[in-house]
Amino acid sequence: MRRKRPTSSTSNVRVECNLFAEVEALSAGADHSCENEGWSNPGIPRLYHFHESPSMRYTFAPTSTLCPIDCARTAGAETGWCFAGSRKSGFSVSCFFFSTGETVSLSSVNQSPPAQAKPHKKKSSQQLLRERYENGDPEVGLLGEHSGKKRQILARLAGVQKALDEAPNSFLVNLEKTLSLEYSTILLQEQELWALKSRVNWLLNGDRNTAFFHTSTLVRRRYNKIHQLKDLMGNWIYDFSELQSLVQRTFQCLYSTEQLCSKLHPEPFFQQAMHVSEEEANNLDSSVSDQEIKQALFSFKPFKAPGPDGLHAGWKSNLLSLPGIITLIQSVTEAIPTYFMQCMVLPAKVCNQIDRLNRNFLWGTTTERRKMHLVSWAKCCKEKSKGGLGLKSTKARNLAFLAKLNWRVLQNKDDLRARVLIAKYGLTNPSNPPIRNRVGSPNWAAVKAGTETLSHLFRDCPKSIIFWNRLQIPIEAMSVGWCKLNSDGSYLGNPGAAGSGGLIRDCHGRWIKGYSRSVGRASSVLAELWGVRDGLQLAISLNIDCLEVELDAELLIHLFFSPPSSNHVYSSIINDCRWLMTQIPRCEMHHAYREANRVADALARIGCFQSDAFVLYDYPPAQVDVLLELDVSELTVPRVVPL
DNA sequence: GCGGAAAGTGCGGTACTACC
DNA sequence: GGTAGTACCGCACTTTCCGC
Repeated sequence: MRRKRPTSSTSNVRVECNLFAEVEALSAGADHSCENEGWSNPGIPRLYHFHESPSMRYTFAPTSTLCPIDCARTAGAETGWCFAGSRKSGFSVSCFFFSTGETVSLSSVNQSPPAQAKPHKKKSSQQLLRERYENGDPEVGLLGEHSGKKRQILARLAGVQKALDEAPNSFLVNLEKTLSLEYSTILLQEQELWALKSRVNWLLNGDRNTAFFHTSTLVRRRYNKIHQLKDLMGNWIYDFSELQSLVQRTFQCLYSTEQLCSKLHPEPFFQQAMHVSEEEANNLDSSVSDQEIKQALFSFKPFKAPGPDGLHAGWKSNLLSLPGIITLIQSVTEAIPTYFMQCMVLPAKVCNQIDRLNRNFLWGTTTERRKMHLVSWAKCCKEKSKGGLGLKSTKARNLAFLAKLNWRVLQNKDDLRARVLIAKYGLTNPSNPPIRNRVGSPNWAAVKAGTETLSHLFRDCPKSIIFWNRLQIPIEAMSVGWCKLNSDGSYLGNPGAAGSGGLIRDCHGRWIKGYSRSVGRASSVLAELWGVRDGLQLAISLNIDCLEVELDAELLIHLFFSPPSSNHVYSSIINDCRWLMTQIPRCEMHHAYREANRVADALARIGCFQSDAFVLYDYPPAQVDVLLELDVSELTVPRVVPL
């Protein structure tokens, strides 16, 4: 790369980065042009908008109003960067940086006058750019001149829309979309340009706000420009040359001295040097304490060192939204002690300190400044559906984990941990206290704490009492004159040895008749159907006019109320049951929970093991006697729900 | 100044440990 | 096994702080 020496009158090299990247070089002197710096190499003109180079944009944004523009990037040619300052309608190139490390200031570069053009009439770079752009070369980007291009796009858009009104077609529609997209891109580029120039924090003003950025830039430039200075005598200096000399004199006085004498015999070095005290010397080889590490960490300024994500701690603490703070609490301070919570009882002091950290972070309280906590921590720890924030109290989480640990020990007594604890401390079951009431290991203390939580959860808590009461299955009373048929099927394997059974009771719950049948090897559905059929036949033989049939199999209810189908594998017995129901004047069929149908279930289980095909009971058998009395005496039955 | 919440303080009780 | 010391905990009350 050739580099020309600057001459005295070469300060007006300007590159108007308008639509055609017109280069205007108005300098006199030796033969020099941008072409000589590599611009005229084949395929050179590739101009990038500055925003296509984020690294350069961020590199230069905080320190310069100049925009880096990749002016030449070709294989085998030097990569050049020019920095363009704002002009009335474009950019003004100030200097070039090349990959070879050289820097060329265009203010000091000669440009050959047109009269001294080279004899081979080589095309200038701007001519090459213009030709390639006009030929639609996508490699040729545009620099600056957003306003000119905006006007052009808007004019084209107006023309296209006018044509669409007169004669719409698909080409115009697509063209309008393309132009609209291009216009949006220009707006974005313009906004980024002025955001870059205005040096304001675009993270805080990230909206499309070109006018604001533009105004900020102009105001800042006007504010930073020095128009006048006051000299040592207090006189204001306005002239530019006088200002230059004043600044020069000031700095000369600042970094020079008129004192010519100096001390010939300075103090010995050891007297001037700083001394290390004996205590400091002893501490030099001591290990770093946790307190020192904490002090060093907490001494970081909030906006000093950004984290791995590029954001400062101060930004997070000040600008995080409430959901962000909550998420951070849940993912950090609530998650860290989870492991210890699962195997030991955290001291109340530790729990309180963790909660204090969380609520202070939530409301913004720091060591330097206390902030008001608008809502109590207890309310914050409520569920979101109940008006809380969904946060969790550390103590409550600890107890919940320990209850889980206790439950595992009780359920998996063959587990090594359970066997060790039971052998050492004599744990029998959750309702009985341990044989040896001793403190024991931390693990044992955790199990004990979990026992208390389980007892509270499943027995003592008022909410748990309500919960269990809701699970009570009421034995519904029957209307006067109605009889109830409870039928059920039982099987030993599906299919396997199956049996069915049932009973008929009057409106007071008193026993009328019962039955059980050995169905043989059958499925559970077939056993259930046999039970219903036998019950209906028994009711007809007893001349019962009002019968309520209760089954605990919802599938059978669905089969009975489905449209008749001859293709179903159980269609014959289902149709038989339907016909039997028609023989009873008033017959209804309902679903009942298994707990409310336990007497029929017991009779069906008898049917699985009996040798006779069908057994009719005038009196309740001994196996169901107790269950029958419970049904008569109690109004509710606890329901077994798998957890 | 008021209201609300956290933090601090004091007291009593309990559980555990070390020691004799 | 008894005793002293210590740590922990819960409770009640007061103080502090902050926004309005």
